[in-house]
Amino acid sequence: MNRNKEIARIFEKMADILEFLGDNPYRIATYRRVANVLSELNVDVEELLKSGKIYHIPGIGQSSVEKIIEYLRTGKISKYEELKNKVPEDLLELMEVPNIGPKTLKLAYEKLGVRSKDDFIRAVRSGMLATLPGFGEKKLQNIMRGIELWEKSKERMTLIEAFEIGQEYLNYLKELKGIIEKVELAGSLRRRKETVGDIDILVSAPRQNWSKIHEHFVSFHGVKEVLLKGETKSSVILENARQVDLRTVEPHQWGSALQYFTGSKEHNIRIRDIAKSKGLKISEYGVFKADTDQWIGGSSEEEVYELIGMQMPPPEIRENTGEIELALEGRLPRLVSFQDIKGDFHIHTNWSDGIGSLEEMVNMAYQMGYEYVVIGDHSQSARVANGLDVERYKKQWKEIDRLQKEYSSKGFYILKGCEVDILPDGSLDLPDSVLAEFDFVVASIHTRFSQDNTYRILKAMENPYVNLIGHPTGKSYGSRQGYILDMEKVIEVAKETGTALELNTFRADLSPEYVRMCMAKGVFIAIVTDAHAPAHLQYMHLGVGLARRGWAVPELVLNTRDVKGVREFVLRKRKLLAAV
DNA sequence: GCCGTTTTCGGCCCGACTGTTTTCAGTCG
Repeated sequence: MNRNKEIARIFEKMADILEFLGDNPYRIATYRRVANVLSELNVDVEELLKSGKIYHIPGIGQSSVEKIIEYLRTGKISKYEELKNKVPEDLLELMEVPNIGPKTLKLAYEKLGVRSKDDFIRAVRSGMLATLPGFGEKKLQNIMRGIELWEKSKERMTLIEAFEIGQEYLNYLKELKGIIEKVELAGSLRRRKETVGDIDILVSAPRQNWSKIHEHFVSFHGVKEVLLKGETKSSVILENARQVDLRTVEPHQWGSALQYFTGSKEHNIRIRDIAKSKGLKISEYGVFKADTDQWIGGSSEEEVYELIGMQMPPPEIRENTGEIELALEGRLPRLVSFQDIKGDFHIHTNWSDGIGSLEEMVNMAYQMGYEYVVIGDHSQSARVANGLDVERYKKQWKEIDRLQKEYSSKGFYILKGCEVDILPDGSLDLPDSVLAEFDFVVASIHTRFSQDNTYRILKAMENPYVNLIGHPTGKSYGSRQGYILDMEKVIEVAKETGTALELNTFRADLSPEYVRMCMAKGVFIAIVTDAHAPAHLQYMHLGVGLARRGWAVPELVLNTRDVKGVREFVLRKRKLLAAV
C-alpha cells in the first residue's frame, strides 16, 4: 500500500518539474491524475498489474504503466531521475506558495540565477525580482505575503477545526436574514476530508445584494486580512492564519454552484467531460446546451446530475475513485448516515482522563438520540490517563447499575466497557476473567509507537473478549504518523475472529482506503468519538462523514445495530473462539 | 500523456480576480 503512495509522490514531483519546464499542460494534468488515482487506490498496485486490471483504470495509460513497472522492478523511474537534474528541488518547493507559480519561478531561475528558496527570497528583498518585466510593487508584496502565509500555515486544519470555524462563519452570515437565500459549506470540508486547506462558503442571493454580502463577509470579527474582495468572490485570512473563501451566486444557480465548489477537482473534470459528450456544458452557473448556450437547469444539485444522466454521488465520495461509473449505471450503494447511528462505543469519563462525569456523559449520549453508549475508560497501565484497576472498574459498575435504573424507563442502555491497553507483548492490561464481565471491550495501543505493532494487534484480536481495536493505526491527524502496521493482515484476522476496527473521529484514524478494504472484506467498523467531554459526542456526524468517505455501508457499521445486535456481536465472537 | 457510439489524430473543464496592461498573463480553485 505504501508503494502506491510512493509512486504517486514521484508522479506528483514529475508534474511539478514539467510544469516548471513549461511542458504540455495536458501531460502535466495526466501525471497529476495518475498520482491521484494511485494514492486513492485500495489495492496494492502490483496486484493490479498481475491481474491486468491496471489497464482498465481510466487515466492510467501505457506510458504510466511502464513507469510503474519500472519502479516495481528497480525502485526508480528513469524519467524522474532525468527530470530531477533539470531543476533544484529546493526551488520546486516554492510551487506550493500562494501567488507563486511555475512562470514566476522559471523567470527567476533563468534571468536571475535563483537556485533555492533562500535565493528567491533574497531576490525579492533586494529588488532584483522587481527588475523583471511584469513585476510591479503590488505583485512583489503579494509574493512576500504568500511566503509568510505558506510558512505559517504549512499544516492543514483538522476536519473538526475546520468545521467549527465554518459553522461559526455560517451563523454569522445567516445574520443577513432576508438578504441571503441559502448558505452552505462547500469544498473539502463538505466532502469531510480528514484535513482541510481552506474553508469554502457558498451563498445564493439576488445580484443586487451581493456587494452587501461581501462587505459583511470581510467584516467578520476574526478577520485579520482581506486577500481579495469582488462581486462574486472574496477571500480572508483569520487571526488564526486560516483562510476562508466566499462565493455568491444567484438563486437559480445554487445547485450547479454547490456542485462545482464542492469538488473534488478530479470529480468535476470528469463530470464536465461527460456533460460535453452529451452536448451539454456545465459551469458553476448552470447546465447549458453547448451549441446555443441555453440554460437548461442547475437550481439543485440533484438536477445537475440528473441532466447528465447519472445518480448524485454523496459529497463524501466525489473523488473520481469509481463513484462516477456506478452513478452512471445507477448502482451507487446506500452509505451509512448519522440517522442510522444508535450508539457510541468509545467515550471517557472523569474516572480516567475525561472531564465529564459518568452521569453527564451518559446524559449527553441520551440527548444525542442514541439507544446505548459504551463507557470505555482507560485501564491501569495508562497511568498518565488515570487508568482504572479492577477494583475501580467494579466501583464504576455499581455507579452504572444505579444510573441504568434511571435510564431503563427511557429505553436507554449504558454498557459496561473499557479501553484496555495492549501491552508491548500483545497481552492485555486486564485478566480474561475480568474482561469477561464487561459488555464490550475496546483494546488499544498507547505505547511504543515507533515499532511494527502488527503482532500486538493480531494477538489482541485473538482474545475472545476484545470486540473492537481502538484507533488501529495509531495515526493522529497527520500530526502523528502512526506505527508500522500490516493492515491487510489485520483486516484478515479481524474477519476471522469477528473483531471490529475503530474509526476514531478525533484522530481521523482508519483512513478511507482502509475503510474500503474493510467493506470489501466484510469486516465491521465502529465509528466512535473517543469523547473526553460531553460536547465531543456531537462530533459523531463528522465521524460518519469520514466513514462515508470510505464508502461505509450500514450493514458493516456496528453502530447501526441495536443493543441486542451489539450483544449478539459480542457473543458470537466468544462462541467462535470457544470462550463460552 | 490519455482517449475514442462522429475520431488512432486532435482535442483535452471553466471562470474569477489581480496586476500590469490597453487586450492579456499568471495564478487559483
